[in-house]
Amino acid sequence: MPVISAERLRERYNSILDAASVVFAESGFEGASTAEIARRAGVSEGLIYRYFRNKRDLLQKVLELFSERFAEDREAEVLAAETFAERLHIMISHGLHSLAHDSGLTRLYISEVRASTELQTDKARAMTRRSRRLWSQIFADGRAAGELVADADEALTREAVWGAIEHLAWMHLSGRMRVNLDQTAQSLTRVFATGLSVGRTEAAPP
Amino acid sequence: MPVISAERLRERYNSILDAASVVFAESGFEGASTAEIARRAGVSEGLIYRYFRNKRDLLQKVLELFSERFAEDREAEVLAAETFAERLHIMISHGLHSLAHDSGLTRLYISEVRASTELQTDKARAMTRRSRRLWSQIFADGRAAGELVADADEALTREAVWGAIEHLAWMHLSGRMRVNLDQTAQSLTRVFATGLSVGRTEAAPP
Amino acid sequence: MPVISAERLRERYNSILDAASVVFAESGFEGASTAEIARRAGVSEGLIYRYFRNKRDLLQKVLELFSERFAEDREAEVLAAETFAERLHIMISHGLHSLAHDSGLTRLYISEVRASTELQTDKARAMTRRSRRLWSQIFADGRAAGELVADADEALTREAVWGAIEHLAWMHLSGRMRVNLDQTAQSLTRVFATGLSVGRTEAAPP
Amino acid sequence: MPVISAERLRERYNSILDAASVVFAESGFEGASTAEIARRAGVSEGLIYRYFRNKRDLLQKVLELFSERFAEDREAEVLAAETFAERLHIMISHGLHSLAHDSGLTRLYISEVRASTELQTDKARAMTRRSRRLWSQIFADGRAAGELVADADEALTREAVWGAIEHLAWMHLSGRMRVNLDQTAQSLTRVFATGLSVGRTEAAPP
DNA sequence: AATGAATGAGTTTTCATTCAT
DNA sequence: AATGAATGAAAACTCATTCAT
Repeated sequence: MPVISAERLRERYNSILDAASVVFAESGFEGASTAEIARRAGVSEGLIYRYFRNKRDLLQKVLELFSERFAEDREAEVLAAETFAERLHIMISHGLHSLAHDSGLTRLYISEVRASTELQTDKARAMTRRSRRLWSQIFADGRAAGELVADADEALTREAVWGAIEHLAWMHLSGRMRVNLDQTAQSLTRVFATGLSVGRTEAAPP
Repeated sequence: MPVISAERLRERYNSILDAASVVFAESGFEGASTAEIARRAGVSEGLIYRYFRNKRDLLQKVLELFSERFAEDREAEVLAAETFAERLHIMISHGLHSLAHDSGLTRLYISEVRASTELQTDKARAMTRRSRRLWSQIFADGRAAGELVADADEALTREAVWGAIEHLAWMHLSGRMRVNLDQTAQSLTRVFATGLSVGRTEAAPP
Repeated sequence: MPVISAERLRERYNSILDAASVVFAESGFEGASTAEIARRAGVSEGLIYRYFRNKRDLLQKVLELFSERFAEDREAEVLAAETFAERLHIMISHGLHSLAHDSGLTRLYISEVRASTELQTDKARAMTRRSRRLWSQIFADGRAAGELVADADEALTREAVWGAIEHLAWMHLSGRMRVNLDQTAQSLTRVFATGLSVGRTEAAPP
Repeated sequence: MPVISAERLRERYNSILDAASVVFAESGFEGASTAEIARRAGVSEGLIYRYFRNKRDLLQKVLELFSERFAEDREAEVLAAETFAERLHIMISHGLHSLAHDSGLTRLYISEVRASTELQTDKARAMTRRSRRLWSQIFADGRAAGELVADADEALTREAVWGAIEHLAWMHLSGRMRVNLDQTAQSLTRVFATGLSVGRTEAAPP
């Protein structure tokens, strides 16, 4: 028999999480203070520690949320497309737009997640697994349709594409390069799709 | 009549720089403490401030050294190669090996340099310019030789390649993916080289 | 529902302020350490910074309190007196006693407030203005009553009297001179009152 | 048999003392750094400690020099004057001008000497004694000439005059009051001289 | 005699976390 | 359940002083 309703509990939790998202995005992990997060969430500093183990745990949850939002809906759209190139285009375009959309959290993600392995939570790992499964599907279908060369490397492609997207989004966000997202997605797709489909194909046609 | 020899002075400087490299690499900039750096360098904390203006300056010098080591010698080797694909291969291979070689500093570089623009010193900017010039040369020669499609985008390629390399190196270092560096360099080169050369070519042959 | 009562809050504030008064008085601003102040106040060092913005703010508050105590009640008493000499006597006597009463703070006031202009807060300036207005009143009335010579200089008198008081109080406090405060006030008053009233008078009587 | 000539020794000593004067005057005692003093004196930091026990000793010597310069020559001039009023005028005028002349050291003197008793060196005490003797002479002669009232208090006058001068000089230097030094000296002299001479005189005339 | 590299104690200030209320 | 006052352990940086050269 909880003293406050589950509803209210959820609300509190979310308001802290949201406030933390904003503050972390603005100031980074070290730069953010729990006092500021509490202020923005409209709760006391002490309450944060009833909902989250500590500041680092709060960061983890913020990043998990970010990852989730990132992955959302992508699958259905990807699988609806027919050719390998189209699917790749959706993956790239989606990635670029998602990262570019939430600059603060992308920066946070880049500087914090990469830097430490502690942030690899179960949930984060589950997200990764799901993403990999999607890539596997895309590759399997591509191979079956004869759209890929024999030595197309799934893991390499997956990570290379992600690295390219991430870096380009970062260049865009940091203002160091003017990036037209749609055009960039198209060009990048063309390069990878062509690069992966031209040459010795998987199953030699008779 | 100097109190200690220039030799010994240089030694001290380097021992602090080396210790900082290690500690920064381990804990990141914010996470590293000057006390720890001093301890590892075997000097007093105060001495750090005789050789470096402040902690940030120390970071800067560490990263400059890293960048310098990275850029070293690449040019001559690249320009000695003849085809676009060969040159691209050198760029990629060199990048992968360099980053993979110094795990801690690569992480530091990724999380710190990207995150802030203050670290863009003159020296760093000069390095970037030089690198871009090399890429321009590679593209110009490739175009002249008809090795590139009409719409091959230099900036996009440059950053996409770098992003891919960086991320792959990172996956390798963090142990999250087993990466054979040489093979990866070859595969990645093949994808990009093919992707950039197949399709409408620059100058249509008669 | 406040965590501690307003009473207790006030108490803490005052205990820090009091401790600071003592420590500043003993060692001056630079010589005082926040650690020592915290120790004497029986609180943690961090708590000081919840009640005061920083060390300098603490000094300011200490000096404001001192100034306030100094100015208190003087006006009514002064204006109740009738002759210029009587009023001057009250000003001098009050000043000497006030300064002599709180040795440490007088020293602090002399060495810190005088030395810097940053300590001239709004409150301090208001106090100065009020004091000057009182002097103006005393002079205006004295002139009207024909008690002052034509060239009696208000600003000069005000500052000379203050300088004399301050220095005498200081000699007394530092033990370098044995000063009977009441007798000194009388003598000083006599010198100034006579000096300002004898000679060409303001309005020549018929 | 000294390794360097006494001449050179003296020179070094003075150059350090002069540099310290300037730096202390500019930045106060705590604000001044021995490094800066050494730099300005054109010597190494270590050398300071061969000529002076420590930083505080250096301050002491600087202030002694200041006091000496202050007292210099005054006596002859004072004793050459004939009346009490003239002599008082010289004391006041000399004091005002001297203090106003060297703003930095005056500020240093005010904030440091008053604040601590450690700075009362033998030399400083000797200077005080000499000054007091001069005042005694002035008073004795004034009394003998019937220029002073019976209860004219020597110590009180001496300190009151000094306090007034010091404060006025300070108001002048700090820019908080526009002070015409000559005119101020005259007015102040008139007030004190009149105040001390009018009333019951020492020896009642028949 | 002179140097200046090196020290290390000391400074103010911040802030995640705890716990009495 | 919620508060926010209180803590105390850091942190980066400074500088008078020493001492090997």
